[in-house]
Amino acid sequence: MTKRGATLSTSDARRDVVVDAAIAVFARSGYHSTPISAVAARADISPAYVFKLFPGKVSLFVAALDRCYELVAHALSNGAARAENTDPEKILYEMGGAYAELIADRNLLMLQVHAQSAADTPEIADAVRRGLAKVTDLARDRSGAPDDQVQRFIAYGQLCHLIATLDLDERAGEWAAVLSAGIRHPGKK
Amino acid sequence: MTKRGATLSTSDARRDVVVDAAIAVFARSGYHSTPISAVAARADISPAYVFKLFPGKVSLFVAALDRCYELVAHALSNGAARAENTDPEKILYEMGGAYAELIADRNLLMLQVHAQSAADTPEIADAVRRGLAKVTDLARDRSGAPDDQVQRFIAYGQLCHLIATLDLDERAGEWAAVLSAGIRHPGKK
DNA sequence: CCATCGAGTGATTGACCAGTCACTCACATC
DNA sequence: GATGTGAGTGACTGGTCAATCACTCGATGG
Repeated sequence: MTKRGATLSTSDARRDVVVDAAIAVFARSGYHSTPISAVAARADISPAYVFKLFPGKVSLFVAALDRCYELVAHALSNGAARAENTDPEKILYEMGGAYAELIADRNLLMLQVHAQSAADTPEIADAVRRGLAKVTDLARDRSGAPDDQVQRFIAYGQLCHLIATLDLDERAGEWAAVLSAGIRHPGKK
Repeated sequence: MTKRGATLSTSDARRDVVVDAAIAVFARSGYHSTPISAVAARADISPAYVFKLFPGKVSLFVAALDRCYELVAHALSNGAARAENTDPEKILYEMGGAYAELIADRNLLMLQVHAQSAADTPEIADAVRRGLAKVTDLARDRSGAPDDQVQRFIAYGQLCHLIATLDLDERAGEWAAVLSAGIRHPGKK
């Protein structure tokens, strides 16, 4: 039964809302331990209707992931545009800064971590490769940097994910400082 | 009922066997989507007995993770010993080579990836930090390299995990080559 | 030969969850 | 004001899984 007094919307608009909810919820608890009902609750929707909007759990996760990489690519593009000169190193630096800003709320970052772990599901692995290809190509083409610098850029991105996942930047200890040094991580949440 | 003709072993020996099984099985399907029964089957044990050996699923996973980092630390140590001279860069290089050999079967690598994703469980996050601390300290102390080189060492380790998870080294495409270039990844399986 | 203790299991329980289906309700148009 | 269509839901199902418990069996020592 439709909630009394609720105004109906189009299913396309609803789909967008659900994808946003999915990003937030999957980011917190990962793919396998997040029930569809949690996404539904966040989107203020019944669990059953989620299955009307998406054919299954996997495709919802993939939709969230696609949106995630789209946002990342957009941020990197903005970062590149922000650099004044054409020094590749400088452009990559600006891209890194833009990325750090984007993932300030950690949702997009954690979603990528969870996706990597769930990559034994082929659709998810494909989505990650698709996203990573987009990001890598973007970093290379817009910066004009040589391949090894682009590789380094991605590697330090991965390190950044590790630091954020484990909250290393808020933790005491020589070793944690070694890993976090100079990484432009955002303040938590 | 105990299997007819089976010789009993001590529970400590069994625990070791179960941890080995746990590494293999958790590495394939991750923490949340691996049932205890799968570990039990691999160890040729009843699911019920696993709970006699470990208080719960989490502590079994943590035991597997502890063992994983122990093996990694051991390999790195061997690698460091293998270097003839005392050039820090060269020592780190040997350590990387030793690591690449160790994770040839991908189990220890994937276990780390899954652990990072399951780090919202505090006991698991603690285990990962413990292991990473051990590895970082070892890399720094044994190589004598400056902090930024140690940081780079770990960052490229993370990149290596990403490449292996997504099978990038077997995939066509400019971008995949950019990320995989020069990484000493093992042959699959 | 009997008692004891640790190894190991079968059967069960209680919770949770992906996915389905028949249904109701709001809205637009004629 | 009848009617068709798409938004949205409640109730259910079949399956899975962590955890528990009462039990059996084998070995060891007196």
